Amino acid sequence: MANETGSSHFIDDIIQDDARSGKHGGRVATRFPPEPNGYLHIGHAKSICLNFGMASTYTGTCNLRFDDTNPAKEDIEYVDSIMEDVRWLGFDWEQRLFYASDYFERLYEQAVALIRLDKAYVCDLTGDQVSEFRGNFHKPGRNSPFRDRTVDENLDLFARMRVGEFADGARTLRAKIDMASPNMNMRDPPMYRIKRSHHHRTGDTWCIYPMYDFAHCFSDAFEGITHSLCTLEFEDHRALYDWFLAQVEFPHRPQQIEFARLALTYTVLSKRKLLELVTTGLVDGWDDPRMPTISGYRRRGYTPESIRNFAERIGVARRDGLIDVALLEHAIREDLEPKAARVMGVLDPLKVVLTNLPEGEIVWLDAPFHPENPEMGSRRVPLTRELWIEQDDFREEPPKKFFRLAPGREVRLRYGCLITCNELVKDADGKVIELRCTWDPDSKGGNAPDGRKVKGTLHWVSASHGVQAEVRLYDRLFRSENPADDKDGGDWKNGLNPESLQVLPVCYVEPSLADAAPGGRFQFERLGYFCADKDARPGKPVFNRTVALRDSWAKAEAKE
RNA sequence: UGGGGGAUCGUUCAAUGGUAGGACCGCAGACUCUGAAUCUGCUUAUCUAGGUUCGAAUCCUAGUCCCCCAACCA
Repeated sequence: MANETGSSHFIDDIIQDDARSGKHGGRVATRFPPEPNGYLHIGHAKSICLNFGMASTYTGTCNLRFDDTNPAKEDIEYVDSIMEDVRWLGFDWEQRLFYASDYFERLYEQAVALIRLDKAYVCDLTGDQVSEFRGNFHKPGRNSPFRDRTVDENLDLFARMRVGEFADGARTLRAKIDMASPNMNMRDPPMYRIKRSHHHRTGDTWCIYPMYDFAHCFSDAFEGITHSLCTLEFEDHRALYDWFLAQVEFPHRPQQIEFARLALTYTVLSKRKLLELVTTGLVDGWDDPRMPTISGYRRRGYTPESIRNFAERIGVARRDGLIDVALLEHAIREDLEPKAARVMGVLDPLKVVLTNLPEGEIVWLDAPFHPENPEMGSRRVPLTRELWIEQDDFREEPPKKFFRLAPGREVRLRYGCLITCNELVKDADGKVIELRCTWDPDSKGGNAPDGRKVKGTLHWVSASHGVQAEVRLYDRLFRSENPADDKDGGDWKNGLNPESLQVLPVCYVEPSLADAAPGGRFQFERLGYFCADKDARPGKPVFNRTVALRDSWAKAEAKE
């Protein structure tokens, strides 16, 4: 099925062919199978959009299944956050919420069945011994001395493993395949290990837990999954996936298909590393707006639509790539451009005094929330004698092509009026701390009746009516384009960008923003898109900069 | 010295033997009460070498480079 760009990807092609040819009875059933050992990130979003997307395109189903087979690393907090994030992204698993742990009893039965077939055995080798017996890429493995135990003996031992007769790690149940296989995954892989660990759902019912390879293929089969989509590193596991299901001649055979995981410039998407950032306090939790987690992007102000569009555009392929984070930024700008209300806020204030506007006088001006969409309405903005403008919008000695305010220059205040800068006030160090200007009352609203043009339009906030706000600016978390590629062997955390967070404690925003609800998204005109943060307190809103507007002036000036 | 994958503009995804195209980025211009948005234009690619073919990114042969695999993790 072609997407909006008119092309389909290889998984789409496969599923389409299967649906047409009647394979799997023409059914399409996918699943998103996260392990609840961390928060979801943008890489998971790619997988979620793929799995739920394919199901929706071919009127099939997509299950949410927690792959919770390793209680030592998993937690209910992660389960909850994952459900919240998938829902927020806009997907619905309806009644199909599953857990691999739901299948522990059935999986146990499958394991017993494998033992009966003499395809699995209980092995007493220690971890070190197992790895020694496994051999390596160039050397075949050797059979475990316990490989030839009888079926009865294996049945007995496995049952005793389950009831807790043996110490953690003392034995494993292993598949009996081929210790000489060139595919390391086929060298009698462990199916169960003994591990006394409290499980967030099954509690202490079990002291043996199934391994991924064994649990995953059967979980897919139990659920009638038709297309089991996973990332490239599981390619070598496909042989094992198929082997398990083939042994018991399971009536339903899901097909595993691998695709390249997402990699993004200037970010890490390894759960281990993200966890480390959180636990070491290098970031402020999983939802720190600098984190590439779904919750981080949400708090940063990204929309579900923008992330879905991003996932659509990056496509699905089998080669490893590194997506430019600029594409994600483009996706959020594109989504917010028509939606976000335009408002004014000054991040780095410079005082302007309109000498011909008497103190106490208020000129109320009407300003649309979106100049291209009148349906969004408008608000009244007060113009008063004292104002704040952006430091950046004034230069005592303006460079070429600088359209903004400078001594003697006239500019427009957005939706306000034309003002002319007459006089500078400096502090003892010679720093300009105030501009004394005059406004042209005839230009009220923004245009002069005589038709004269000004090149610059500035955003501004009334000093007497403006609301003090904290604004947080974010930059990329890592300095290098590919922080995961730490070839020099150093600590990957050395690549962190020390300037990824900049807090501006004293900014001024227009009065309409005083009570902005957390999560509210705005465009601060000429600056960027901002999102009201939950840290706001009454009378003191906090805004996160989602993404800056493109700034061709800054670019041009930097080139000089 | 093993096995499994992959190589197309700067990046990414297409083209499924028949004009190498889109998106992002970049550059230039138009427009503009946001130096935004929008619009227009431009630059740049088939890993290498042979072969098959009227015709090859696509098929064949031989290389080269890159990624993954030796957790009782997933």
